[in-house]
Parts: sequence; C-alpha cells; structure tokens
Amino acid sequence: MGVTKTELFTAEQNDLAQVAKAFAHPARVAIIQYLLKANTCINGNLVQELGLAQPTISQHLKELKAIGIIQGTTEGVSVSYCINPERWEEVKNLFNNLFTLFTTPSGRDCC
Amino acid sequence: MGVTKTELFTAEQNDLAQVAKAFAHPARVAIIQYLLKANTCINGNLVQELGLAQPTISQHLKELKAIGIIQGTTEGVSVSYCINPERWEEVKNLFNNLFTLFTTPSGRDCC
DNA sequence: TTATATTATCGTAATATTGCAATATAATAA
DNA sequence: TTATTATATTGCAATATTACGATAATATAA
Repeated sequence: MGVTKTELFTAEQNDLAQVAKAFAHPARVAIIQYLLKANTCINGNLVQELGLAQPTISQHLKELKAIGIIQGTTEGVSVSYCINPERWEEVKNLFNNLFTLFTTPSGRDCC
Repeated sequence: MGVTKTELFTAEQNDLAQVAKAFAHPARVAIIQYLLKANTCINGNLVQELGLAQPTISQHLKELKAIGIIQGTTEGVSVSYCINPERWEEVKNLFNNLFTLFTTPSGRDCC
C-alpha cells in the first residue's frame, strides 16, 4: 500500500496533516525560518544558504508554494520569495487549535 | 537517495521537522485529538474509533510514543494512552517559536 | 541574434512510509 | 495448565519522499 487512507478522516485532520508535512523536513524548516527572519523577499541566496543542490531546493520551494505558505514572483531573471501572511495565519491557527485543546488533567496523574 | 541530509541543519531544525512528521498523518492527528479531548487515559477504543487495522494503529502509536507526545502504561490486558504534558508543552513551544517569528511587513507589500 | 544567469522540470536511484495479514507476546480468566 | 483478550512485531507489497545530474525554460545583457 504506502498510500494514506485520507477518506477515513475529516477535512481538518487531513489539512493539518498536509500542512505538517510541509514542516516535516529540516530544509523546508530552514527555508521558512530564513524567510521569516529576512521578513522580505529573497531571491537566489537560498541555494547558497542551504547546502543542497539547486533542483532539490527548487523542489522544496515548490512544496511550500503548493500548500500556500510561501509565494514567489518573478523579478527579472530571479524569483523573489516571501511568506504569505494570510496563509501563515491560517496555518498558525490550525496548529493552535490543537495545542489549546490540551488542559492539564488536574488532581490526577494519568498514565 | 531518499535520505534526508540532517547534517546540514541545526538541531532545532531537525527536531522541529521530526516532530512535524508525527503530525503529518491524519490518523496520528486523529489519535492526538482523541486523547486531547478525552483528557484521560484511553485504552483500546482507538482501534474502533479510526477505521484502520490494529497493526496499523499500533504502528502510529509507536511513532507518537517515539517522539514523546504520548505515553502508555499497561493496565492489565490493555494499555492506557494519554498525552505527555511536559513534552506537549515543548512541542507547542517549538512551533510557537516559529509562528511568532512572523511580523507583518509594514507599509510594503512583498511579492 | 548569441551569451549569461537563474529557476524549473525530467528522469532516476536510494530510501522511507503506509497498510495489513500472519504471528508473537503479555496479562488475566477459567 | 489452557483459553481469552489486547497489543506488539514481523514481513512484505504498494506508494511516497529525497536528492541530484541533465536539461529545459525564462529573462536580461551584450
């Protein structure tokens, strides 16, 4: 098999899983951190920042674009990338919805 | 290849990616949500909740245990699972560190 | 036009993930 | 002891992911 049975789960569960997958590689985490810190459009230097080959980075960028976390516009010969603020907020909320579900079980230690 | 080049990235980047991987499957999201909502020890019923075979769920539980998000203790014949509060806090902070890095670029729309 | 520079896509090899049947293990009950 | 019940492990097939060389596409410069 090797194929996820998405039909068994809710849209929210599948959405969160899909987004989490975008964060599930250190190169993509690094790209996101770099764009967050720069807080502006970045072109090119990503390839020099990370130690991966250009096609590999291009592929990671494609995945991040696919889920909408980043956006890129052609700027002459190169492409400028930055965080998509609206989608970023959405993603943040997706995770926070889960994180805030937790409340410490009071007066009883669980297992 | 197919193998992630972890040596190129920081411990934090690899850690976040590893944790994100735990969230990167709807079945594991469902398990986490179920434990969060129950807010107590759950045994067994997970297999009935999700529509996956018992070995498959056992495998997902193993992965969640491996990164420390959940813990299980043997309770007679069955096993009680619950969220690990300390690790949950850590994971929450890992993500929040990233989310709070973002500040809306003021007075300039990016790309 | 022909170069040059930057990014994207294709093709492919290596490895990882998902799912489950079969089986094993562990704890209690009879 | 021998059931029974619940969970874990093994082994394997199908599919997905990661990485990169080769090459294509795109935009500007000469």
